[in-house]
Amino acid sequence: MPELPEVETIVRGLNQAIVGRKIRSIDVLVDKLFIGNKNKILNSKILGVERLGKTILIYFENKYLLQIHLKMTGQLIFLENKIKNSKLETRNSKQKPNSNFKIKNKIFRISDFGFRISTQGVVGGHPDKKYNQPLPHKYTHIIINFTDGSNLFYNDLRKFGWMAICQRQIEIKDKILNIKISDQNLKLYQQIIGIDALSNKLTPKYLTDKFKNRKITIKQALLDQSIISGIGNIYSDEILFCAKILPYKKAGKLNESEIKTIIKFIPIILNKSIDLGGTSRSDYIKIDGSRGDYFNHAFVYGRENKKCRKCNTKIKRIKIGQRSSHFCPNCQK
DNA sequence: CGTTGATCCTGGGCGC
DNA sequence: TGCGCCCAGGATCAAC
Repeated sequence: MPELPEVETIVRGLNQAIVGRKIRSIDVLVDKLFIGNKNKILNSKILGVERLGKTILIYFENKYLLQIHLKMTGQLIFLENKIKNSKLETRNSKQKPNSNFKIKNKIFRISDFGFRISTQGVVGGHPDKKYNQPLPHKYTHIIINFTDGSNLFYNDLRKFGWMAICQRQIEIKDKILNIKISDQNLKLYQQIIGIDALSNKLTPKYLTDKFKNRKITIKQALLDQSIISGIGNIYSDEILFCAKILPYKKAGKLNESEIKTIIKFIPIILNKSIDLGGTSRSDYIKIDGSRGDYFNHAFVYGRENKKCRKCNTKIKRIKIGQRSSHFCPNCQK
């Protein structure tokens, strides 16, 4: 679901919300989504939260870290201890603190969470019915319980996302991240991650080199996280629109000027979206439940058959690889 | 090695 | 309120 601006928005929210806290316990309701030994990070102070491409890294004082990838439909929702918030308490007053409820065969007591938390109590909640219900709910797969009674809920409709406990001594070179997952007999878990889309190391020379002789389209190249990390389906369309380049043009055939233009617009588009809190279309919301506003400003993404904001031509949508690609057939060459 | 397509999941929406 | 199909902010993995 989230691309760099959405992940960055979440990371900023987490830095506000969870730094300095300690985790008391973690409820893993769907085993396959949690890799490693969760006990490693219990009762250790959270030092900070970072982003690498679309991956979230939560650092702990004891040298371990929690890596999170939200994939398509992952959500992180942070909620303070409800006891402190009388409005939420009142809103859910129908539920008695001692009553039980069941999520995926696991029994919880209302009192485990003070009261069950309604997302309606959080900045308007989610417009989609399936999410607009008390937490934890059907799509909650992991619950992180902090020592002070606050909770971080991981929801994921499609269950593509994951969390992993990692050792701290990760070597972060320019583009390669070697992570040892402590739990699986130090099995080497290697992720190849390209230069971050907002890094100043992203230069025309680097891209020219990466695109050389490649037969894939520029759309696919922008989606390749081993070249640039952080760009996904929305922003690749938006960047190519601004750069006036057709998405199906071969990456290897771009000239120097086109590559420079792409590099120029990457931070412009991504930072604009970060300023707007990202793109909330169906699933993504911020950690307080509120929505990002970039979609209302999109040039082409999700605007098939609508008029181009610059020339009024109908926006087209085609398939490239297995992804939808939106573009203006007049503006983009 | 580079490229393509199937695959992990669940739900919404559309046509019939 | 059925069935079949396509669609969805992602990214592996097998097969050519």
